[in-house]
Amino acid sequence: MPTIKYYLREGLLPAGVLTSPNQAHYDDEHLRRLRLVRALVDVGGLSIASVREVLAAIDTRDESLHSKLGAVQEAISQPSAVELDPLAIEDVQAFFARQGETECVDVTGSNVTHMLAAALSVARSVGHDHFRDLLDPYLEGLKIIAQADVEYIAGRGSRDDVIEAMVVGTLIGDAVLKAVRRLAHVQVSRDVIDGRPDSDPLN
Amino acid sequence: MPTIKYYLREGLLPAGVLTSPNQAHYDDEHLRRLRLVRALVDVGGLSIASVREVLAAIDTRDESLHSKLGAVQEAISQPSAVELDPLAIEDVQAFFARQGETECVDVTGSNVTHMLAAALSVARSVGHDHFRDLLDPYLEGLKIIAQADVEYIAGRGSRDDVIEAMVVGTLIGDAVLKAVRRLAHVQVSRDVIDGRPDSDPLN
DNA sequence: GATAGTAGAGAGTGCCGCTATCCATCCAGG
DNA sequence: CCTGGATGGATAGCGGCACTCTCTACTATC
Repeated sequence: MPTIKYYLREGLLPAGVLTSPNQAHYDDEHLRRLRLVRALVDVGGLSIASVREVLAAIDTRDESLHSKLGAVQEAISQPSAVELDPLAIEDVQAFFARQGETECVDVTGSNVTHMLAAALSVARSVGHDHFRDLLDPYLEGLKIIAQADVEYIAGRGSRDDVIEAMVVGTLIGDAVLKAVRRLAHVQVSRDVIDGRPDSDPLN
Repeated sequence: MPTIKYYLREGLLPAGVLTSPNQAHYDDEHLRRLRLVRALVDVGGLSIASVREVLAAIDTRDESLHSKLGAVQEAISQPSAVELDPLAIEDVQAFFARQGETECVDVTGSNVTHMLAAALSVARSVGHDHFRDLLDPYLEGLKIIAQADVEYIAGRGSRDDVIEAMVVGTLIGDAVLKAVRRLAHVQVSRDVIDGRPDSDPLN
């Protein structure tokens, strides 16, 4: 309960309707918002500041859903202090060019692209210069996943539901992806082992 | 530089070879290890304690690569304090049964499955009871990704390289996946928009 | 009227990831 | 041989963050 008061103070939850100077009323919308905040913190691992950004993006009324999704993604991708390797930046730009994305040439202009460049920079720093080769197969698999995401979101009714489904699908989805990826690794590596038991590179 | 001393104290880096009581020698292996630690912290967002677990898994000599990968995945999936929804646990068990994974019936026995159940529990708590329907398409996409991962790892030479590629591929891969997923969303939602411009659910 | 409960706000707490200080020692330059 | 700067090792301190505690003013209830 003190945590709720803290969230109220931090502006993560709207103030209740004051029925008297020391009595406020909270409705279902407050509870829903509280659960969303807990979801972002517990599963998404977001900081309070990031949660505030996400909520601000949700509550902005005059934006398309597309830009809302972008804002959410920006908020959940806090930039790290990694210095970017110019070669990694080139890798990202080449990847975008390959995918026909011309608008994202400025890698540092977005937290998401910055995060991608940072990840590839760190990969290079530990000697994995060719990690970029994984970008295309990753995108291929993620297209299937994104297809499911879009269908899931489109199945929502009201606009508010769509927005929340977007946030949930993005953030909880990331956590689910991490976990399911483990299962996929197990399955694929088992297939590889079954396929060529004598030249097993994984055991 | 003080940070390195701190890591030494925390046991994340092995002590250098003392050439004299106050002079230690550090070789390339130390530098490599340091960069790995920074990679885990900066990109993976791991805590120092988790990094210690990952390194312990790497340094354990008498395990198969398969169990090493499992140990790494366990270390990077720190369990949250979310209480699990029994229905979400059932969802996870049904998913595993569907995929022929019989060994993971104990959901709380592994950080990874616990994380998956926690994510689905939180999804349920915000009203997304059918988020579990995404598990199968997620796995389908992740199999493609895991295929690329395994090929990438198998292309490594020495056993140490394979181990490090596993860690890098898992942890940096998660970060890359998060970023690339955004691009996939953009592409897929644009395809949807192009396909049926009048019933656009995303704008 | 006594009691219990609430809103609101400020201060305090505990943990975590460093960072700064201290001292004994050692090595290099003169 | 002497001195200044650097190093290893250990201890203590700091700053940020996510709460949590406490205090006051007030009111609704018994």
